[in-house]
Amino acid sequence: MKGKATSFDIAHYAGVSQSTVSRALRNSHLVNEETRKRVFDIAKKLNYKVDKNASNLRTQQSSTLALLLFEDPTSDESQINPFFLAMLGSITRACAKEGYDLLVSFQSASADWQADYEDSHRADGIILLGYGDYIDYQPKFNTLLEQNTKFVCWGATVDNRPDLTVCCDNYGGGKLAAEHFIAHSRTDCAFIGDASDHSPEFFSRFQGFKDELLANNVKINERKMANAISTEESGYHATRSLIANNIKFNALFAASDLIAIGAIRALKEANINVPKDVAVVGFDNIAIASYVNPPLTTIEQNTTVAGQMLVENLLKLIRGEEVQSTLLPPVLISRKSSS
Amino acid sequence: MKGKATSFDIAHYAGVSQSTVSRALRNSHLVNEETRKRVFDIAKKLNYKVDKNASNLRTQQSSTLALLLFEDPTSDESQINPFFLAMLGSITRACAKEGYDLLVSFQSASADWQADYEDSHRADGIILLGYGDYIDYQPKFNTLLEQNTKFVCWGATVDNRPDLTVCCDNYGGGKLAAEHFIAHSRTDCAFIGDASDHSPEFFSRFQGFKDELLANNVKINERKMANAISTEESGYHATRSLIANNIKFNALFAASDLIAIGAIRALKEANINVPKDVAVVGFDNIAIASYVNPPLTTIEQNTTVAGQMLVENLLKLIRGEEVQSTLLPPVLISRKSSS
DNA sequence: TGACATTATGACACCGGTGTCATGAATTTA
DNA sequence: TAAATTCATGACACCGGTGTCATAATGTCA
Repeated sequence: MKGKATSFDIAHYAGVSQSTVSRALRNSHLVNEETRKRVFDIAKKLNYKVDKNASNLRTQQSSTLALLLFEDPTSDESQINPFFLAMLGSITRACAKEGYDLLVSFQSASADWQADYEDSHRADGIILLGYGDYIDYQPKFNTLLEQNTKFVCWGATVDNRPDLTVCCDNYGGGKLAAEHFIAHSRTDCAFIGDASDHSPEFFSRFQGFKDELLANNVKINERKMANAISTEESGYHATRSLIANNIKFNALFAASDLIAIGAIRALKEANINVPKDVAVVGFDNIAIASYVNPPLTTIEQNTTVAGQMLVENLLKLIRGEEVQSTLLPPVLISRKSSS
Repeated sequence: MKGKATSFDIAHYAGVSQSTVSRALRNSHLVNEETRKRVFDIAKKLNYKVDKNASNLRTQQSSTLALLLFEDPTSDESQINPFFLAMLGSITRACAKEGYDLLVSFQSASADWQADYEDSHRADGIILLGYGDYIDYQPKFNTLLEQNTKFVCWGATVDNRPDLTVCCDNYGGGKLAAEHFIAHSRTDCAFIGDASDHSPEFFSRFQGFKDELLANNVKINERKMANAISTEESGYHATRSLIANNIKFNALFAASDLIAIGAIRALKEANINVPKDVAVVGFDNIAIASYVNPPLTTIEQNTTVAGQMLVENLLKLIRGEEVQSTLLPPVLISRKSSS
């Protein structure tokens, strides 16, 4: 047999029409049990597989989701934030469980990205996954909404459509970090991340942190804050600049684990002991966190659940069902870096 | 406009036939420049995107590659080996660069997996990525070969088809580790991994290690070897069992970084100092390696190049071009764990 | 000016399935 | 026994593009 077998080949061998083959293979009740069996056997023997292109074309759906991963444009090209990799893993699994395939694509956040997987019928819906600078995306979101493209996103909020967002309760996570410091009597706090609203996730984490401190009559000094994007390098340099300016603190909340790891490196270099002199808490609980020295206390985002929720919500949107806005509860994982 | 625009819609607005639209959009030289421009403008205005299903169906190709990731069935469900995640990242990038989409799918290595992406015309070719137990795959490989499915794989060798494999020079990598120990006068060596031929990559690493030691008149004692799969847990337990049996050594070569990290944990627990009492060398150079305590000396596999080679070779196969077997050179990254 | 090449376009079959409608046989009901 | 119902199947249009062939208009050359 040259080329791949088609349903016509099966029809020929089974002595029935192609229509019947198609029905039989999809277990239609309109097909005689005996015929069905015969068709299945032949299909197996010919190693027949339904042509997805033909099938999708006719049914106008694809059983495929697309994942667009936005990277911090400034981060090292060859490295991907491990948090996203973990998300990617859980999203892949969730898709598989639901019988959907997953198309993965990396996009530079700054580039003129186009989510045309759905337009070109490659995918039934899109998952947007990114960390920073979502603020620039709103026009894109509007385009997607106008075209009635089904999508969900991680972290970013879409104007008037909270249901399209799945994210960790960043505000609550920030509060957890503050509570933790208060409980350990570390009230001279520094924050490294981005407290502007360019990065809504980091912003919320800072807000929660600040508010919980205030609720305990602790005020965070603006001079003890430094900007950083979510890389080890960035965390390192931000912390160094604090140290260089002779800023003192005994607790440091980093907006992400990578930042925290960079911060610890800077502190060590300056002979500042962690946790004795400075307690450090990160955010994400990436795999590395438990292996660094000292092991990093952090606010966990459950990537397994997050991936599932993204997929589940997207499928609901595709099916036209109602979706609730989804906030995942953060959990503090206490390790050596803060006690 | 309800629903998505088709080429007929454009044809209608442009006052030409659908054939001409199709040609214009694909920049056929058979179309008048003015017509082409008009068609493009209208397409843009209608946010038209070629329906990939229709296009793929007609042309019988998909501009898509599929990646099958095989996990060690025994490893923790929620965690993916960071080395594979890094590979996934680089493969994604390489695909994007070549204008191909990437379908990602996780498979349990033990399961009765079927690489039917290609059969169902979802993908033009398949990349197989796994770590262990490839030995069971040979029958599957044969099936793929029989069906003339285009595929390449990482690490595993396919009988009589060396061109289908891309992998690191594991044997050479093993030699590097041995050289390193010899140079530091650590000749009482242990090995943790799988020295059987079930795991061809680990096996080669061990062979290179052993041979280079022999070339320096050092013999490795079989009692100083323990089996482990590529997880931290497994490395930890294997090392513990060596220690429990009171086996002494001053150098340890682990078949992967995760194993090495587990080994270091076990050594620390037993109050054995790394690197003073035991020098440790791993394999892979995963991101975590530089953050553990002490930072891990390891044999780097360049995942960026590896991903590119896998994609490039697969595309060559698809285009019917000749492909050479590809061995990537390993590099020793020296850190604190071994000096 | 007639023969021929070039250019731009339309008509139409085709890719391989899915869904609808028509049809004939077997079975049940009146 | 005729009419109604159920069951199993075939014929056929259709999804939205692509590629081939035919055709008409224009330009070129002897």
